[in-house]
Amino acid sequence: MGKIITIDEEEVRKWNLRMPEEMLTAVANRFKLLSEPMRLKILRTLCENERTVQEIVNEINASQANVSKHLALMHDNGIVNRRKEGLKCYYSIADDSIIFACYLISKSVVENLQDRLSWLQKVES
Amino acid sequence: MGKIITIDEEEVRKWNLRMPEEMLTAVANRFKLLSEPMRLKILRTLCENERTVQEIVNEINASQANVSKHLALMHDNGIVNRRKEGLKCYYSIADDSIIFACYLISKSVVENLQDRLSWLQKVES
DNA sequence: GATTTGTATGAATAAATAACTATATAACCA
DNA sequence: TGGTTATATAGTTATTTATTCATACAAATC
Repeated sequence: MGKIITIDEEEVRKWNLRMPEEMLTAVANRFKLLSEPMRLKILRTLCENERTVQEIVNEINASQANVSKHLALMHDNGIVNRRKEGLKCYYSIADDSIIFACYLISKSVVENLQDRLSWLQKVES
Repeated sequence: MGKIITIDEEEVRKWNLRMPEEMLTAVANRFKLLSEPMRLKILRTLCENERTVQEIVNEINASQANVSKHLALMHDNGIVNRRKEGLKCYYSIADDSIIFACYLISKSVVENLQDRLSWLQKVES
């Protein structure tokens, strides 16, 4: 049973307008974490289930050092959890809001593309 | 009357897992736009209403050149609209999903802080 | 203890970019 | 035409950071 989140446009507008300076930089930092394709790739693998570093490395075709660094960064910023079990280290998503944000943004990217496409088709016909 | 958006967790998970490579980089680029405090500051002023460049400059205490560049970048990427009227140039938010994303992320940042605070209080007592 | 395996980290490099200064463009007005 | 105002844009600098290579650490196994 998936949790369902509802967002009210009015509330959003008011909330954003009142956002203090320090909060803005904190939010910007969060977005910066999500602004790297490699990190999104990593997070995508974690969407399904927790993963070890090696599993991620195998799935996304990147170097172990790089994946490890990205994971460390995300862990330091509290968006992934770390669980050690012997030699292996399992990472998982700690903050679902990040997944929602990815969803929202990707939806809007798709819409944007569709708009441009339909505009193109109008022009061509 | 504010539009209300609903998000189903299951759908989000599936959507993200299926996201193709190019979409990931597109989404990352969007997030990069939101990863600069100055741009969030600018977007916050636009939350209320459309604004001219000068109005924004006055509100957020930044140089005209810098604000103009940020606006140009955001316009090129389709997240703000531009409307010229004589000498003045009015900008407005073109993509509401960005505002929603800011809201989601800032909420989670607050929660995160609250968690750490309550943890601190437990440790101290 | 030595070796192997999984993960983290330090140093170096290359690329991206935010901000600044100065200047250009473009619309309006006298 | 000349001048003023609003905005945009080059060129430059300084900073950040993703990646790679090499190595360190740490837990398990022999």
